[in-house]
Amino acid sequence: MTKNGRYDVASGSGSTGVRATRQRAAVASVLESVDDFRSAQELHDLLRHRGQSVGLTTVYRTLQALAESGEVDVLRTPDREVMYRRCSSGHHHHLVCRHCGRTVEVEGPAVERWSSAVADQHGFVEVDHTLEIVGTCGGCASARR
Amino acid sequence: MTKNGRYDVASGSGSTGVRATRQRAAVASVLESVDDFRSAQELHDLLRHRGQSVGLTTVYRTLQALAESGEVDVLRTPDREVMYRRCSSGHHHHLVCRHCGRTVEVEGPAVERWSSAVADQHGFVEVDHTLEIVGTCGGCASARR
DNA sequence: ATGCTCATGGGAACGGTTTTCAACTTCAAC
DNA sequence: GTTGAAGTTGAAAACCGTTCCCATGAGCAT
Ligand SMILES: [Zn+2]
Ligand SMILES: [Zn+2]
Ligand SMILES: [Zn+2]
Ligand SMILES: [Zn+2]
Repeated sequence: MTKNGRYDVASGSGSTGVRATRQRAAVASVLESVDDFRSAQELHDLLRHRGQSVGLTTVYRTLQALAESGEVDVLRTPDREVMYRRCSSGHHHHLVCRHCGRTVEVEGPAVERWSSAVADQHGFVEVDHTLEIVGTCGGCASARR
Repeated sequence: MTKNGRYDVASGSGSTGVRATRQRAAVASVLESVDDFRSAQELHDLLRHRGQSVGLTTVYRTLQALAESGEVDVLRTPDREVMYRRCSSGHHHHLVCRHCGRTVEVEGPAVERWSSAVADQHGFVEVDHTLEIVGTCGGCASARR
C-alpha cells in the first residue's frame, strides 16, 4: 500500500485535497512495523518513543481514514477499545491470541457462502458479517502452566 | 416504591445465594417482552415507562449477571454500546437488520467445525468465536426506496 | 421482630473517543 | 520564491456508555 521512498499518504486523486503530511506518514510507517492489532493509544505511544510524536487526535483521525479506505483492519475488543492492523488486502478473518495478541489471518470461503445463503433465506440484503476467532496460542499455552 | 403489586420474583427454587428482588424480576420481565437486542439504557427507559423503575446501575448489574450465567446474549455495536437479548439456549449466531434491529437466530454447524479446525491447525487452544451477520431486512429494504 | 448480609441507586469517576477551534502546513497558481 | 485558499494539526474540553463508591434499603433465616 505504501508506495515507496518518500512518505506518500492517501492516494490523493487530484481535486479532493488530501495532503501529504509528516504525521500521516508516521502513522502509516508505525503500522508497518508491528504485526498485531494495536490500539490508537498504543500506536501513539510507539510514535512518541520513536521520536516521531504525533498528536493523539491526529492518530485517531488518520486511523479512521485508513480504516474507511480499507487500508487497515479494525478489531473491537470486549472492553470497547478499537484496534488497528495493517493486513493483506483480500477479505479474511482473524485468529487472535487472547493473551499475547498474536494474530493470524484466515480465510473461509465456506463461511462466506453460508452467511450470504442464510441472509438470503431470510430476505436480508446488503449483507455484511463480522467473524473473529479468539484463543490461546501455543506459546502462551505452554508458558502459563 | 410501588408496594402494592405482587411480583413473582425468582422463578427457580434452586437458589444460588442470589436474592429475589423486585428489580431483578422487572429486568427479567422486560427482557421477555421484547424480541430484539436492546441496550441497558433502552431497557432502563422501558422499565420507567412501564412504571417499574429500576436504577440504571442495577439494570447494568443485572444484565451483566444474566449475561455471565448465559441467560441473555450480548451484542456489541460499532458505536461501543452493549445490547442484550433473551435468546434460546443453544449455541447460535444472529442475523440482524441494521435499520430496525430485527433479529433472527441462526445456526451453522459447518462454521463451528471450520473455526475449531482452523484454530487447531495453528496450535490455538481454548478457542472461542464471535460471528454476527448484519444486513437490511426485507421490510426495511422496501421501505427505503 | 432481629440481625446479618446482600442489593440498590444517585452521583461522581472513568476512559476511550470525538469535538472544538485557533494556529499551522501544504501545494497549486502566480 | 511568494501567495493564499483550503486542508491539517493538537491541546484541551466535551461526550457518553459504563463502572465505582458508599450510605441507605430490603431479603430471608432465625
Ligand atoms: Zn485483517
Ligand atoms: Zn499468545
Ligand atoms: Zn442469541
Ligand atoms: Zn458459533
